[in-house]
Amino acid sequence: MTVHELATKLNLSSTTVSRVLNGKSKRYRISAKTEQLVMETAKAYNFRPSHLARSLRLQQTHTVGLVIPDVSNPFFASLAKRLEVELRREGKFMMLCDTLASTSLEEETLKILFSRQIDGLIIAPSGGETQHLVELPEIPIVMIDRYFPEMEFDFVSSDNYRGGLLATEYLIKKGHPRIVCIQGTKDTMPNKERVRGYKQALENAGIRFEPGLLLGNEFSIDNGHSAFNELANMEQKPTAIFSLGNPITMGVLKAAGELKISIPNDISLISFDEQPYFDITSPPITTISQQIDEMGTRAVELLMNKMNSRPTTQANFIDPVLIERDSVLDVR
Amino acid sequence: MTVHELATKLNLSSTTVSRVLNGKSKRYRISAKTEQLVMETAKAYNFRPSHLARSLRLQQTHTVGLVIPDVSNPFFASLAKRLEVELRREGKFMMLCDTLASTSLEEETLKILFSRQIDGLIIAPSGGETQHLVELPEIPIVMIDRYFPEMEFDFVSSDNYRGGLLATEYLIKKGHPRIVCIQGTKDTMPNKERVRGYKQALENAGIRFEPGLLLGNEFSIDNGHSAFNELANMEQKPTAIFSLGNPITMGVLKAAGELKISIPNDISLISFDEQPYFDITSPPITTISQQIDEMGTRAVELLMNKMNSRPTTQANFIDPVLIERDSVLDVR
DNA sequence: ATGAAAGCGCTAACAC
DNA sequence: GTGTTAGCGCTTTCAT
Repeated sequence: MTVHELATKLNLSSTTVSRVLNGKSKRYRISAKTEQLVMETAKAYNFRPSHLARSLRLQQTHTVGLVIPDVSNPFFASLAKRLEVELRREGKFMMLCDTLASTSLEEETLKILFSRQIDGLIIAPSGGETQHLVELPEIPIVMIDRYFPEMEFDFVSSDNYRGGLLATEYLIKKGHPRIVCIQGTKDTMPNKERVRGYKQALENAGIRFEPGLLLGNEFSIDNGHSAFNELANMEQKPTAIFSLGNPITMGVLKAAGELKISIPNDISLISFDEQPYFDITSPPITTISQQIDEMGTRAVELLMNKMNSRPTTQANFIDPVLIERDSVLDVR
Repeated sequence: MTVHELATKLNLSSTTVSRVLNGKSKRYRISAKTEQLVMETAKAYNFRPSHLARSLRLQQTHTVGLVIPDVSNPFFASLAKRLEVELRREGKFMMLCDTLASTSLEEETLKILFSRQIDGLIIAPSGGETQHLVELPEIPIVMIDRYFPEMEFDFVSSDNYRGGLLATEYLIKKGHPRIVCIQGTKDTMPNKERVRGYKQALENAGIRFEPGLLLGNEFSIDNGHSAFNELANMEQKPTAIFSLGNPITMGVLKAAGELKISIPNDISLISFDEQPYFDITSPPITTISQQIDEMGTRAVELLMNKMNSRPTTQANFIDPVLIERDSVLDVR
C-alpha cells in the first residue's frame, strides 16, 4: 500500500494524502472532512509509509549507528541498552553493530552504516588504529569509552586515569606494595589511562614500577586466565592484582579456582567494571565502577547537540567510583 | 557522490557505471578499459552507493531484524552475537532491537522495522500476547527461544520441557522431594514448558505438586531476590530450589547472601541458563545449559531456507545439557 | 483547499 | 559495448 494507491482510492492526489499523514493539514488548510477521511482510510488499510522512500527524499533517516567491539561484554551490553533507551526518547532509531573487536570488521561496518545514511554515530573503536576513522563522511560523531585525544571527535569516557589511581592507591593503603596489573587491549585509551593511573599511584608512594608486573593484552576471559597462571609461577609472588576489565577478572577467578589459590587470603584482587555478579562471587569483588547510565545519557545529549548544531564540549569525563567488598586483604 | 556524477565525470552513462560497479561487466560485454576506469575512479572518489536508493529500487534491503526482550540478559546477548556472526556470513545485515520486555514497545519496534523493509525477521517475543504478531506483513519470520505452537511460525527453541524434567529429576535423585520452583514470565513458552517438566518429574516420582511451591513471575534479578525471601519465611522449608533463568538465579544468590543462608548446606539450587560466571560463584552453580550457538546457527539456517523458498521444518528443538557443579547437596 | 510534476539515487528493460 | 528512459515511494515547489 503506497501513498499513491491510498490517494487513488480516495479520489485525491498523493500530495494531499502525504500532507495529512504528516500532520500538515492546518498549514495547507485541508478540509476537516478530507483530513478525517484520509486518516481513517490509512488506519483501515494499516498503511505504513516506506521509510526507505521517505529517507531518500528527505535525505535523513532518523537513525543513529552504535558501533561497539563486543555485545557479550556486559559493560557494552549495559551501555547499549542505556543508549537505546535515550535515543528512543529522542525519536531516533539505533542500529547496533558488534565488530567482534576487529578493526577491519569495524571498517566494513562503518561503510555499511554510512551507505545506509545514518544521521549520527556513536562509536567505541575497537583498537588503537585511526586511519579508517579520519576519512569518515562528515556527520555528527561521538566516541564513547574509547577515544583519541589528538583527533577532534567529541567523546564521553570514564576518567580511567583516576580509576587506575584510585584502585592502586587503595591496594597500597591496604599494605600491598607489590601489585600485578593485568591489562586489556594495549592501544586503547581506557587501558592506557588505567595503566597510567597505576604507575602514577606507585610513583606517588615511592614504589618503583616493574615492567615484569604488567601482564596481559586483551579484554577477555582467556587473557585473565593465562595472566593469572603466569603470575602464579613468579618467583617473587605479588600480593595483589589490579585487573583492568570485567572479563579479565572472570578469567582470574577461574584460574585461581583451578589452582586452589585463595582470593584474598593468598592474593588480593581489585577489578575495573562493576558487574551484577561481583557481589555473589567467592569472594565478592572490590571494584572500580564506571557510571554506565550517566555515560549513556551524556553521549546522547552530546550527539543531539551536535545534530542540532548546538555547542558542545569535546572532552567529557565521568568519575568512576570505588565499591569496597571482600577481595582485598588488609595486610598492614 | 552519485552514480550519475561519476558517470558524467567519465563521459559515460550511469547505466554503464552501475553495471561495472555491480560486477556485470562480463554479462554486458563492457570493455576492459572502461571497466578499469570506472573501478579506479570509484575508488579514487571513495564512492559508496546509496543503500537507500538501491533498496528502494530493488525492493530488498539485505537486512534482517532481530527483536529480543533484553540485551542485558546475557542469554540474549550471546544469542544476538551468534546470530550476527551467522547472518554476516550470509551477507545479511542484522538490526538488533531491544524491546525492554514490553509488548507495546515490541509492537512499535516491529512497525519501525517493517517500514524499513526488512527482508526477514528473527524474534523472541517478550510476552504471551500474539495479537500484534498475526497481522504482520508476509516476510520470512523465525521465532527463537519463545514461540507459539498454535501459530504457524517456524521456530527454534531449547527443549525446555526436557530441561525442566532433567533438573527436577536430578534434585529428586539427590534426595530432595520438597522443591521450590521460581519461575519467570508466566505466559512465555520457555517458562510454561520448564514448569511442565518440573511437574511431570514430580508426578513420575509420585510427589504431589504443591501450588505454594511455585513462586515468581519474571525473568529478573528482583524476582529471584523476592521469591527467595518469600521461601525463606515458609513454615515448612523446602530443601531445594529450581530457578528458571539466570537473572533469577542471581537474585537468589544475592538474597541468600544477605540472609546468610548457605547454598547448598541450608538449601540446594539448580538453575536454567549456563553463564560464564556460574563456576566462580560461591558455590559454583549446577545448571541446565542451553546450546546457544546451535540455536543461533539453526535459526539462521531456517531463515535462509525460508528466504530462498526452500522447505523447512516448523518445530526445531534443541536438547539442553545438565552441567553438574556444587550447588546441590546429596541428602540421600 | 487541492493537484501536477519533479526529483532523491539507483537499476533494468529495451533500444541501437 | 553503451545509452535512454522509466520507476521504486515519497515530499515539495509551484500552480490554480
